[in-house]
Amino acid sequence: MARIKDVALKAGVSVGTVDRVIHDRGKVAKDVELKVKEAIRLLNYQPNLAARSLAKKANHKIAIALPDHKSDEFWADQNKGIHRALHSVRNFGFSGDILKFNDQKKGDLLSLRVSIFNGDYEALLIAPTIKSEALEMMNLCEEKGMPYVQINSLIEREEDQSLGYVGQDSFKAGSLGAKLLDFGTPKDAKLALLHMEYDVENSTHLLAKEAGFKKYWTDLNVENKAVYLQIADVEQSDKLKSQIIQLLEDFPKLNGLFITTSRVHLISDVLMQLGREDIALVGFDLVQENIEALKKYQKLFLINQNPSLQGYYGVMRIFDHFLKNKSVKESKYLPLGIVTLENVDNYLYMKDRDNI
Amino acid sequence: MARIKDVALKAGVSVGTVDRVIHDRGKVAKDVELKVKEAIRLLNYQPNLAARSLAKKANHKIAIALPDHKSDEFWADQNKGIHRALHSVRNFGFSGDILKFNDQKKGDLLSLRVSIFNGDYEALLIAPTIKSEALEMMNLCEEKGMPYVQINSLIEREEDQSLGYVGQDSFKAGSLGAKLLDFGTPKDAKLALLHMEYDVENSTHLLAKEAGFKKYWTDLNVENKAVYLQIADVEQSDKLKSQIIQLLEDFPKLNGLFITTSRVHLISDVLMQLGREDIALVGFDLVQENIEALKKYQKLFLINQNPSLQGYYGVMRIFDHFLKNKSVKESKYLPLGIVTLENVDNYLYMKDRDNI
DNA sequence: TTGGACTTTGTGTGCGTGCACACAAAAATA
DNA sequence: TATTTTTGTGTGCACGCACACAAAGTCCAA
Repeated sequence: MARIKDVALKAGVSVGTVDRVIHDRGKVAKDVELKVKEAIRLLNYQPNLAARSLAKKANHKIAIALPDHKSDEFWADQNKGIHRALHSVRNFGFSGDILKFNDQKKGDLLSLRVSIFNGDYEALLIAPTIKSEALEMMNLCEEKGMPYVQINSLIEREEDQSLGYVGQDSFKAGSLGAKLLDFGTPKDAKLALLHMEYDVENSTHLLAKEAGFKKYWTDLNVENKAVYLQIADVEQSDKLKSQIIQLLEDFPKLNGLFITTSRVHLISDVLMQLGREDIALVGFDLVQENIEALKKYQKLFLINQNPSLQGYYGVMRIFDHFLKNKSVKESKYLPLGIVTLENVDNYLYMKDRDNI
Repeated sequence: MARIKDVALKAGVSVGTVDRVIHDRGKVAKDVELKVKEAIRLLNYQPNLAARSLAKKANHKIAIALPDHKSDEFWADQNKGIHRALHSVRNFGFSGDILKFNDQKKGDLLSLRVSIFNGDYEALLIAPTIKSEALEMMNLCEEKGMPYVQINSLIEREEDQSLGYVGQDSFKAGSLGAKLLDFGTPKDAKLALLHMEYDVENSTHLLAKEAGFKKYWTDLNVENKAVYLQIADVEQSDKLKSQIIQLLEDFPKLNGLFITTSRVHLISDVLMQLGREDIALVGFDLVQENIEALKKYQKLFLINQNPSLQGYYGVMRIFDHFLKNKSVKESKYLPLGIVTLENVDNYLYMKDRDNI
């Protein structure tokens, strides 16, 4: 492994000069610079990250803005991934603080701006679930020259400081749900898509899932395959039940349900009560209730959005930016895992483990 | 972050003594040792891996025994994962050589013993596809005190030097295939399981998959659901075609096929020729031909065994063993990904990327 | 009381890099 | 020509740790 010293020897200069070339600090004669770069190429010099992180005593602090509730377990998993990542870059002089906000409460994300821009932090990892507030936050980052990574939901914008997006592709998740239900129901079956959430309009996720779901059928030139519903009062089980009964009455051929949130377990419970376990179900996220549902309801598939990896890779992008001087701007869409009783164990195992 | 120096100060000893306690080098008075350990606990001292790897100039060399053909692309992916891992531990004084063997040729794995035990290598990463020879190799490791990790296929044994197994759970993969076909076919449909491989007897994978497949049905108390076949001459397409035609004639209600290898694309081709795209297919591995097949054949699902992660985590176990002094013995079963046209892109993306 | 053998403890050096600083040479200005 | 400014280059230290080696302490027999 070539070291700076070797490069210096080969180029006939001192290590200080090589250092200046590597870090583009200027103050190097043009011809010398070329010589050094040639030596670097010839020796295939790669900086030793261990030595680099040891030498720069800098402690990069990262601010992480994460919702504190919603489907709690989902964000808990994000948390885990973030902590795992922070742990593994700890020795390289990185640390981070998770700043929680209530994404059902207007202005709560924005109120974090004071803490985030108080001068301690050098980068921001943000889950921009509230579009308008997140936008303003990112604008502030641009102003102050603070790099940021978006996780979990993507607000498209091309700016200098952006380090891209890490998360799921909700549109494809919708198509995937359609495919599964198509596969698991008779050709002439009717389907339904249910948004089980209060505020669908402001949830870009859910709308993208619906769009992807629709796209699947238009691509196949199938019309009127599904009905689209929103169910708001998810906590009131009797109300939910009567809505489902109504739905089944209205559409006798209904044989598959796509639930765009993690509440699919509520539906599987109702269907079991009604003795309608012939209906295929597809929902999202490996939350505890859904895992229980997998054990009880045969025709259930969950789509895993990999929350813990989102957090993990999000932090890693910031690490790469600062320590490897490698800045990625493109989106990273994590694999949409299809999970059912037979493979859920492996997913749960991975959720809780280190990278070994 | 507490350093050795801080621990030494707190315990009222020198850094040398702390070092001896940390590495259990002996030559420390009992009461002093306890004092130091208490200080470590109080300060929550964690060694700085960057500094550690810099200080020990040791270059740990890893031997990696990998088959050179079989479904080539499968091992190519393993290769990628191994290289990615080696790259990321490069700066910590780790390097490795991939030693290929022909697992269709008796004695070829064993012939690697000379290179592997020539004294250069400190650990072995092995894909024990040939049971008897791999066993002997691992016995040699035990004798010489060389730690080893098994990937891709597991030969159960409890020994000192073992650092466990990283790979798929073939039994569960079989159950998963059954579940998918159950979901995608009518209740009274007949299924078939096809081994498309010459030497099924010696392929522990395939047998485990078959067992898992069967288990699914016995758990549901369903009898005679499937027929079990081996197709040897997979390269002769006309012969294959006639076998499929025969199969469809023998079992008119046949509506789903489970192929235990990566050759499912051959079957989808035949079925398209026969105009029988109503038949559900489940096969293995994201090899190029299968990915093409996904685009053409609607009712096809692939089970991904994560070859590149197997290699990656395999190397990481060795890294953790030497640098973190953390030795894991338990098996790590990677998630069995269900892949179809709608989510294949994400899987392919991950296959080729770094961890950012 | 001294010397030797052994045990326990402390000190110093180097790993590869980043960065501050010293210094020399060249260029600009007085 | 003398002085200042700019540009280019080299040197030395620190980062936290492992490890070799030196030093100090302990014990006991002569």
